[in-house]
Amino acid sequence: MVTSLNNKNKDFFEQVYEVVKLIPKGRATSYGAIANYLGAKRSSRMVGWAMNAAHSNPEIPAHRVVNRNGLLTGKMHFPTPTRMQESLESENIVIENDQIQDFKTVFWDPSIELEIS
DNA sequence: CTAATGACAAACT
DNA sequence: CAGTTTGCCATTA
Repeated sequence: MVTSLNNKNKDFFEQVYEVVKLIPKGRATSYGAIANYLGAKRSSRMVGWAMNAAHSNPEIPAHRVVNRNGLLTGKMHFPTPTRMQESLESENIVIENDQIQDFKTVFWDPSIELEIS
């Protein structure tokens, strides 16, 4: 809040939450994919930032959101660093060295799967 | 208001 | 090909 002129706020976040919640089981997506779906490809950072705010939203499967390399970059933000990997493994996602194997296979692109009519 | 940081990504050297 | 730098948008100090 600079002083004023800021009202949108969570708008962007809500969009991210909605998409993340729509991620099918056994799939994962990247910050850039979500950002791209929201029309802000270069705002991948904000997606991650939204996840940071998502801590108040237990409904947000943030563990399904990783960077474009399929690397569990945000694992450290979880209650326990292993929690993220464990959750992903529970969904048949293979992870090794904190990185999703066959990421392109488990990758879920909202722009495609949701198919922007 | 300016400056710096951030769960990233793409471009450049 | 690998490491480094800039860009993006929002939040915090």
